[in-house]
Amino acid sequence: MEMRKPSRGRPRSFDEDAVLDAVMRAFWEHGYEGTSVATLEAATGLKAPSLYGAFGSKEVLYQTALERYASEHGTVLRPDGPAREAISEFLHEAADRFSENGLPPGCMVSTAALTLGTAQRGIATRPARMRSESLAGIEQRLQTAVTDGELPQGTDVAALARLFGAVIQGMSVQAIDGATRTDLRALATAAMDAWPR
Amino acid sequence: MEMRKPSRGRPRSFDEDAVLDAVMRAFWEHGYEGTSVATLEAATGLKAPSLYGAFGSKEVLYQTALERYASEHGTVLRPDGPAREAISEFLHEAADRFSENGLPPGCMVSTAALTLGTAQRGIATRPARMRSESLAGIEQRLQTAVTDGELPQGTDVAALARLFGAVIQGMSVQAIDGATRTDLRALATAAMDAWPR
DNA sequence: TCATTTCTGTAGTGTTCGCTAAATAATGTC
DNA sequence: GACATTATTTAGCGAACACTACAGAAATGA
Repeated sequence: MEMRKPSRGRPRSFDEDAVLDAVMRAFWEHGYEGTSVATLEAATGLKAPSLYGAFGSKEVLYQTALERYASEHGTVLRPDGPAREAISEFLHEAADRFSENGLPPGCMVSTAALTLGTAQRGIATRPARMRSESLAGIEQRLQTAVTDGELPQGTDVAALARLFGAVIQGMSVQAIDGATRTDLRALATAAMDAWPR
Repeated sequence: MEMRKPSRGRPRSFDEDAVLDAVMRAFWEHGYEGTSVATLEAATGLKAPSLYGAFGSKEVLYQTALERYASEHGTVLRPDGPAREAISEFLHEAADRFSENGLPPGCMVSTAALTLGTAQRGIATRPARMRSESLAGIEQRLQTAVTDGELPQGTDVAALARLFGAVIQGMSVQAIDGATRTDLRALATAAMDAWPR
């Protein structure tokens, strides 16, 4: 992270962190194309020049908000303990987060930038990479479980990882469609029945 | 369906069905907000007044294209035979369709209009209803399977239906991210292991 | 005090958005 | 051929888009 050393000049009249949080929620709920700069002005209480002075452009504002989402609202796979419990916790925690009160429903990464105009195609690469890395993380965890003997040899870990990733992505869609926390947790529980025996 | 009885006046210079197909593909790939009328002009070869004369507005054009997608590219649950086979075929057919060559990847309904600006929120109601009806269809099929004794009493059919719906929705996301047909079919196969025993 | 630096608000920039009025072209009917 | 009807083309509408030049405001350093 780069340090800012203003000390001179007029100080910021806003808390950059709080502003970024409001921006994140706006993009989370309405997506990149669905969020206009006017929307961001309304959400933050700032005028466009302040936003641009602090962040640069709508695109870097989006990417910054996306990183903030990942670090503050992302669900991570616990690296220790049995893989089965880790995956189960992972799914159930996602169910909780996707239906958390006071936040937009669903996952900002799972359903980010799936359909964009050709002019903004570059926006989608970072969210797509995040999804890809999430999938890779799950697969690696499962592969370790095979190595450790927790999962049988010959388990199709790539397919299983894709399945749990798809469950996350589908839960995000259903959360947006109004599924409750109870609905999503039951979904997660049902998904765990796909664990190999 | 209303009948058109032109017979007078200048005839259409285009095949309405082919134009609607091009429109559907554009919306399918780029979504509602990502597809501008200029995009539709380029995709169809028509000028805006012809599009508006034939269909009315961008919004009804989208809804019409969505209905066309559902009827021509939608996957339906086979109503006869064992529920388990029906669901398995359903998932595998979706895997095939979402990765079909010559068509946009993913499902136009699963990932439609998840994030929109507040001004266009009305666009999302029809796709959301389609997803809801799809979920209800799966659940009813599973409920019948319980009644018939194919599934054990006490099966959480709602959760199981949500799970298979989530698998579809997740496959759509992963297809957009570049998953191959083989990837998706393996995912579908892994999902079927969640079938109660 | 005064100059310098930085931020904020006003008021735009040019571009693209969805959409359409008006003129022209192509058909059927008389 | 004249006329009514419908389709296409040209040209452009007002609004919203992302973004910014500029002037004034608020801080520090000399």
